Amino acid sequence: MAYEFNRIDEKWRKNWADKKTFKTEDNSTKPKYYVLDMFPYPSGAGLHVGHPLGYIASDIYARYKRNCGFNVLHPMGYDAFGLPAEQYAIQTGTHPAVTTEQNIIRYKEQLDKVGLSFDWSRQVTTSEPSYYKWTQWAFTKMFESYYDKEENKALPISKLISHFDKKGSAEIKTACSEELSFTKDEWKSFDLKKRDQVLQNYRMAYLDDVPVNWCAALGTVLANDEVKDGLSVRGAHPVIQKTMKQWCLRVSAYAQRLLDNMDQLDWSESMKEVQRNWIGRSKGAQLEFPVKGQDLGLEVFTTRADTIFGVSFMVLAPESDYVSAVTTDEQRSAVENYLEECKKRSQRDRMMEVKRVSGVFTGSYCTNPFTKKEIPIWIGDYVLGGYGTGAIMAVPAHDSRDHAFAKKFDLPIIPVIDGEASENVQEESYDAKSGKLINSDFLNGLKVKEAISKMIHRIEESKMGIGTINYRLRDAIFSRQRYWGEPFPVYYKDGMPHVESLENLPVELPDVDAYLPTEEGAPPLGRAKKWENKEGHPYELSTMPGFAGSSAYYLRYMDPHNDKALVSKEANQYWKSVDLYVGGNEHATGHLIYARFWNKFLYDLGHAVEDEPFKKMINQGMIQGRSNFVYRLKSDKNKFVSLGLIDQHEVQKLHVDVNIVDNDTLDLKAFKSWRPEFKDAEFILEENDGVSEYKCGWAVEKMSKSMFNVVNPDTIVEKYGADTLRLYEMFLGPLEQSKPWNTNGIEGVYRFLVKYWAQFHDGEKFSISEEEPTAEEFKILHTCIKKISSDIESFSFNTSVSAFMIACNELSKLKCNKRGILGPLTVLLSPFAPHTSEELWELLGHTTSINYAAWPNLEEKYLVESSFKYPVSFNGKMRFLLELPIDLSKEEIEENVLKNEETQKWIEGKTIRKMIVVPKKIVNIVIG
RNA sequence: GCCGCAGUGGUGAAAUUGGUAGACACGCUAGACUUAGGAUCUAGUGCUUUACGGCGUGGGGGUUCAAGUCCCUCCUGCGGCACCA
Repeated sequence: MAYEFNRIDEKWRKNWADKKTFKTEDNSTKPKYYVLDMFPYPSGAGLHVGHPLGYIASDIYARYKRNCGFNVLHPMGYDAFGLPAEQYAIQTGTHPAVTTEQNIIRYKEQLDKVGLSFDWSRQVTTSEPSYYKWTQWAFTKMFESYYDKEENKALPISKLISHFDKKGSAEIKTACSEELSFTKDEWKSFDLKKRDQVLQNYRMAYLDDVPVNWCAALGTVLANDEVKDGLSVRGAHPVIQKTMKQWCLRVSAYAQRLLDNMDQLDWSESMKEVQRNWIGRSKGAQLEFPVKGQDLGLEVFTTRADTIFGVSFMVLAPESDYVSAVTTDEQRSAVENYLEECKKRSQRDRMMEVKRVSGVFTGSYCTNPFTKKEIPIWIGDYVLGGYGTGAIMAVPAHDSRDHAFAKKFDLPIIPVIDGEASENVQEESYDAKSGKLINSDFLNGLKVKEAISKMIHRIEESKMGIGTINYRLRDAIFSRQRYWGEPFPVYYKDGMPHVESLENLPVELPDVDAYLPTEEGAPPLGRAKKWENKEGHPYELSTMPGFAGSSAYYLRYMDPHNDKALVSKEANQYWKSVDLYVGGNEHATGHLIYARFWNKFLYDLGHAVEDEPFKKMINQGMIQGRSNFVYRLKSDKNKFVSLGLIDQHEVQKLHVDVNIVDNDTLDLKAFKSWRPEFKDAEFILEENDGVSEYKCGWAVEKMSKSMFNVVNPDTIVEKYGADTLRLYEMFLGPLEQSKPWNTNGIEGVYRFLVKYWAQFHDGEKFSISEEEPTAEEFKILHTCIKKISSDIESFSFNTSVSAFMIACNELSKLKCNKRGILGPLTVLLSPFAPHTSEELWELLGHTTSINYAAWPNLEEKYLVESSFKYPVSFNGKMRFLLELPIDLSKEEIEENVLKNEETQKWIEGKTIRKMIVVPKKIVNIVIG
């Protein structure tokens, strides 16, 4: 009598592949449901047990939805362009396509072993020309579009050009790099080159000189979300600021829509919050401070218009355009020195020494338009060039950064707000937005918020400036100086960029002799022979970044083999958008912003039917590794001390492969053969209950090859079967929570499955009773179905596994092996495991039902037939407050409750499911 | 600094609307069957107390007949943003 999971897994894996069980049809009268996993980057390390966590959850959900009568789209693919394959190519000379291909094969094998119900016929791979054709196509559309702020959507650039022909730049409201002003005659007089420059200012995909994050070690620029604390996210190499000509996407045009539409999204609050932070909307005013003795005004942005009477100096960013205009001759050399110094400090240095205050006086003054007082203009590197206008009005009394600057350079601090802790503004700034205005003329006595709106109103009235909104979100830099990415469908003619038309797409990635920059420092594509289009015009040398291919892949799954369009209207109309998106929350500021942007752009142009791509999202937590350590004597490199004894020695901690450690006990023999340098290792063991053993230390760390803590799903599947892995991963805890991988409980799940299997087998023989289940048995079943259904709907997979176990254990106690129970029970979670229902279906003559248990069918066959006559709902609770003698026993109270008139009125004709009697005579009755 | 989330046995964790806290599982203890047990089964297992009982959801306070759950406050941990004006 054995539970042969290997045989069962294999049989069904084959069956599903042969019969294409999970192939999804587009034309169905059933309602659609689209369940999507974030597709993986196929890395050389293969899948670890953390990957399947989300896949298993989405798979259970997809199966559940299918069984509820939905036509479910549940595809999988690969985000195949990326740095690791290219780094590997640089080292070994192997073409990244080759390694990627190998990795994909391995990933597919591993995914199959977990028994996931993907429709593999729809697989997309971002590095395949048939796929990146559409990534390139979208780019060409962006190149040929601009963002109209009036209509609040992207429009074809031809529209803008005809506007320029008629009216020049007058009356246009667009998202642009800078506000330009020209007449129609001027426009007509522009030569092609000039026109091109003008248009770049408006295109959704444009070429511009921009400050970029340059990573010398990787030889490429990086997007803001690819940099953390001044280091590259991949590889942790230093990143510096540098100005380069790059392709950019005008993501900022969509800032407000990205923010607004968030309210409709069923995403976790924290996820939305991260996006809100990233977009960083701040409302305020932009106004001009006239520069003394010049016909020039300093434009500043402030969210604290109320504090204008407290402005005591101005600060410009070192890279500000104003700098040269306001620097006086006396100050010129000091300013130049300072600018030089700023350039040397990298982004990272600036971040490391946040507290360091530096700056220089320009020599000029401007006039505060309200106080009419003269205030000095300074330069300071705490003001950022890229945000707002690159210039600020400093209010040291109520802004801690301005305060620090004022202290350092001994500038006046003028309090204008009287708040709770504002007495001490000379020593410490009072930043809070509460209190009342003082020293502020017409604002005196107003609360801060009132003062802000009154001031903005006044500024607009007097035409000094306007109320405006700034976003932290910047345009995405879209060029990478790398090989393994989508080539741009861009060629240069007379030095001007043009995009290829659809019939010339895809522009295929050329072969190169090495994956490094050229000797002249051009990107690797510079090495390609004949890297030019049909007319002999040279192609763009950089490639697209990682997020390009992942920005519209969910649309492609709807219609993956279409070579006329990214997705056909019909397919898109049917599948619309993703109903459930499952993936890690680390993509909050990258992929999920870009994909939303990309989708909105396609929506504006009518290429996508829905504005938002991902309706609902669930973020599975990370599964961390549990690393093990051995302790080597510092004095003797061959001796290892058990954890309990390390206090007595000088030791060095070393990672040890978790696969040769069981329950923190080291397998000594395996350790010696693990690595050649340990073959003669000696051990100082500790004594535990009469057993001498080597205990290892442990720590929770990220799962990674270098820490030897990677657990592979395959090994679990081989040892326990796919069902155990799946149930166990779900049982581990709440899906959204990060948790360390530990196998301590896996035996419990395995034991459960063995027991469950045995319940329906007599020895080797499948054994099932045709008897009608009893009321009690049905009650167990229906309670379980109810609980599991609602748990799956709310993504509480851990409790749903528990409910499953409870039901099975209860039925097993009743020795129930009736067929009326088995079918539904198997279906509930039925991960990989038709192991019992398989034979069940054969016995019942349902062998054609490969998707072995459609929920509605079961409902008809088993549930409706036997009917829900046993209450499963726990709703309808009532509360009573009764006055009863104090010393009654529980039974007596219950009796009194039932006799009570009020109570009787309520429970008349209903079944009492549960009665709770607690001290002080409060009863809680649950009726069915 | 700002924002978000969390804190429950030895462990992973349950607990619809406030209603018997600790389901389920691991571990542990005892017993059964066993040559053996790292197999299987049975019973027990929050802390404390010989017992009756008392105490228990990070600390303190509050609302309530009733608080893990609601309110105030403090502490700790995790995540995000960060010279963004």
